[in-house]
Amino acid sequence: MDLPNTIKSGQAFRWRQDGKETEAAEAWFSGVVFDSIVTIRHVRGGIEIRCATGEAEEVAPLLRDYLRLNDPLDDICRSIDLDEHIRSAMTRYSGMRLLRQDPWECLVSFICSATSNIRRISGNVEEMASHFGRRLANGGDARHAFPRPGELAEAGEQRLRDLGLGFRAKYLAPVARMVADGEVDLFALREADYSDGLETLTSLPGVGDKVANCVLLFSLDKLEAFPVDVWVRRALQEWYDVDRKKKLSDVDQRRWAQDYFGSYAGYANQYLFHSRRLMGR
DNA sequence: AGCCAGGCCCTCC
DNA sequence: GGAGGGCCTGGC
Repeated sequence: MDLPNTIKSGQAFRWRQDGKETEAAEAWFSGVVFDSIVTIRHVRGGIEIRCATGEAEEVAPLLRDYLRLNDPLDDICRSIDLDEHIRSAMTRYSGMRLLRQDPWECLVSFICSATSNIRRISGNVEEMASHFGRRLANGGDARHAFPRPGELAEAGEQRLRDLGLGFRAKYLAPVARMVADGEVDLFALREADYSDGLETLTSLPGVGDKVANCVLLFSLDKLEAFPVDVWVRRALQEWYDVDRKKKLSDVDQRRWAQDYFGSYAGYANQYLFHSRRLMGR
């Protein structure tokens, strides 16, 4: 398990590394999951947990689920080990895993990701939590639960704009209202298949193919999902020459990759994304 | 100072 | 059906 790269690979936005001075490999990370403030680090042979709120014994199995520790990573990596580029990325970030996040928080986070960046997304998400989420006791270092759909719906577009969310607020407000009213059942999509989930999610305002695939991959157990963003697009063009003949749309590039990598295309996506993004440009 | 960011949507052709 | 422009705000 590579905890630092898993936490810092742009899937989730509420984790903070405690004490930047220590090496990332041994660093503590604190986040808010399952309405608990949780601090974790990688230790030899496992994950060490400190629980500021709630019982560690209760959180441990949830965290195991969240970190997807039951995914057969060796088998998965073998199944997508199809060429030198993905192999190189898997070698460099060996042990990096997908997360299994809360679908609602994941949906909101990736609606916020449009023409943004990880730093700003994290700030937006944290601002929404601190303004509209329930305060979680933790002495001086207060953190807040991620706001429920109803809490965000009640906040409304203007107050979301006031937090600096920009045009994303005009999508977030109606989506929050729809989820709060039960027009869409995000958790039910865990039982649905990929294409049904994709259709449902892309029917929401502000949710296109890319954002929907992020939500499907990072929270709804659809490991064949393959979000195509600018970094993945660069990886596909530079390393796989996907565009060589005619220009392929993002959706066609996504379909190409899903066909090429197969049922664990989402893991391939994560390695390609992380690897290409850290190369910069 | 101006351009561009981890997209989406709408308008035109 | 797809190319092009607009959208908020912040950072370089």
